[in-house]
Amino acid sequence: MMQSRQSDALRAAQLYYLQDLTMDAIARELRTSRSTVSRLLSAARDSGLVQIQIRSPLDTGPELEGMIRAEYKVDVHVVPVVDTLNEAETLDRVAMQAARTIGPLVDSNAIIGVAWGSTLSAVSRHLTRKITHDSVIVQLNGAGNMQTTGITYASDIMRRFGSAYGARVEQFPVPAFFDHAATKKAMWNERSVQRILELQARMSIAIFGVGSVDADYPSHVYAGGYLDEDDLNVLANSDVVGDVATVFFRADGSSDGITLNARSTGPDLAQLRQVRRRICVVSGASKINGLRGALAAGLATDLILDEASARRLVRFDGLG
Amino acid sequence: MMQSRQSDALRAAQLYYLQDLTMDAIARELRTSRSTVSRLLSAARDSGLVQIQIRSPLDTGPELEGMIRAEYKVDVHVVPVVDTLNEAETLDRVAMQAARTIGPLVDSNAIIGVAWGSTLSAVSRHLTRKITHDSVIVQLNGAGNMQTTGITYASDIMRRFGSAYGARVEQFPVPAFFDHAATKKAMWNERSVQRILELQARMSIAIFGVGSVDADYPSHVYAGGYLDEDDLNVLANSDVVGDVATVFFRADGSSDGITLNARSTGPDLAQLRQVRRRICVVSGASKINGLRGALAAGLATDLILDEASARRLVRFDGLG
DNA sequence: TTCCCATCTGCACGTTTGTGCATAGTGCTT
DNA sequence: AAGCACTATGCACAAACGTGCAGATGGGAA
Repeated sequence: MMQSRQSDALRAAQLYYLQDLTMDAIARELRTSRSTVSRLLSAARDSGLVQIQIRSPLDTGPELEGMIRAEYKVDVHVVPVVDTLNEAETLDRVAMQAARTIGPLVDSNAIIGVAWGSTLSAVSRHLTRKITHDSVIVQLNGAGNMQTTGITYASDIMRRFGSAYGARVEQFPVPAFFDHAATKKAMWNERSVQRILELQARMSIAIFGVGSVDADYPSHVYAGGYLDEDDLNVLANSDVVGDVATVFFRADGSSDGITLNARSTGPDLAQLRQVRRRICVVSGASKINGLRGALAAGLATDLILDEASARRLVRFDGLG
Repeated sequence: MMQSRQSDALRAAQLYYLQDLTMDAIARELRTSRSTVSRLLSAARDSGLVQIQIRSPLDTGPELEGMIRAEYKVDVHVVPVVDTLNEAETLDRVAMQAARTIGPLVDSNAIIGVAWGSTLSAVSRHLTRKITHDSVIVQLNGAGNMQTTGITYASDIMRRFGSAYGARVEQFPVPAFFDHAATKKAMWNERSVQRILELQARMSIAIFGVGSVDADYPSHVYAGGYLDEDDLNVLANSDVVGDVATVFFRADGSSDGITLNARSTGPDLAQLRQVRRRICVVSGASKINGLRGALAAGLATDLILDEASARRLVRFDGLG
């Protein structure tokens, strides 16, 4: 009997979305009450049975998207926001739309790399369910730091992704940054770590935000006790503009010779670029410099960002 | 300024479907009235900007779909209908759901073969718009007969497909059946005809119904004056069970030695089977024998049919 | 300029939909 | 068999939505 609920939901969804019946009519057809139908439909929606997708007409699309798409060769989704919204509300909206945009891209047998940070945390809260088979969520970079193991925060994000897509979750239990490059080297030879690295090498989708060194509200990485005073000084005095998954880069997208990267735990940029679908989510105009670097480095195939950032991205285009 | 309507619609759609705002809130954001937003959204829906799709969970799906899928190796969509509906209402529902199921499958650069008949006519009336580039709609078989040229009826169907998908329409201006096989042979060497045949050979999608010889309400082909008395007698006394696009076949799916086929204008079965996606739409339980033959012949990759027919299809499975 | 036609807009109303709450059902434990 | 915890259901109300209509708006043609 419990079984029939799922199939009722399917039936209701067909009648409602594909045949334009009213809930009332559907209720009579299923011999139940209208309110039950309402609930069946919302269950159908957030169990991923019903997929709603918006395909912006690539040609006639809003000029903003067109310009960014042309300039950086990424598939861009600009999230409309009003400027009365504060930082947190904007993030929430971007995250919601990002989550729903990602949904349709996820498929069975996918290996999905997920970074962590405030952006990804927000996205993870808005994921819509979609049942897949044999998918894996793999953590892109370590989360431990000097104060905590960072486990709960990062693993909450991972867990949400896992349960939304019915996927196995593979955590990456190392610190965000090693204190000594040698330790990283040693760990990278451990078989437990190699298992994760191999998964990462086979990723079909990667999802990440960007950190920007000069952001008004600095990213977790710069503020959360992951780096010590010396490291921060080195960063401030170099020409590094931002990071993706703890790996730093300059405005022109280059990353060679940045010593800190020898201690960070995310996939190096060349490896990241191998991933077929690389989704970058950005909210907040102060991340603009980091974002420019990431785009210059060709790290993203898909970019989801708020309207204000999109404007800044095209406006001051030449400058740093 | 006219331009802004399209982009308002996109924006409204994002806010409504991806961010769950109410129309009221969207109206304030766009500085317009709620009713305008309601209209923008419905414009967005039926211009194909918003795509709603239902993915039945292949495993846990209703047993009926599962059984058919397993038995005939087709991707099946059972359209739920109540048994109080009459033939015409059922057709309408099946057609609406078929139209919306087809939508997401159509892509740019597609060559779409379309048959004609009461089923396809109904489907064509319910198509939802979707803008594609360089797609072509090509007519699968001729439509002329003894009384009329059949042009308007068939071409209305074609035109609707064309305008729904923004595609070029290629008609096939020959009779449904030639009187003499020799005439067909001659025509098939004409360059104007060969142009169509070449398009058909490159189809990426074919959409058709089935005719069933013993249907209660006979298909157009059997009733519309396309065949003469003698032809119908021959059919009745042979073991032919039905046709797809004027090409006849037997219950086991074979079609060799059916002389009428030398005079019919649709693609032969072997050629049809080359098409990547072959969508068969069936409404009305009396077409069941024709449908069995078509499935036995492996003509469809996707089957959309009403629930009652689906039941009959699995129930009496062994019999003819 | 003036007029006209076609389209867009907001209002008001009726319809459709979401949801808190009390109740009924279901399965599991003791 | 009774009790319990949990979930599903229907009702009633409030919120959200669609649409006919009348007035506004805009872009030609005379």
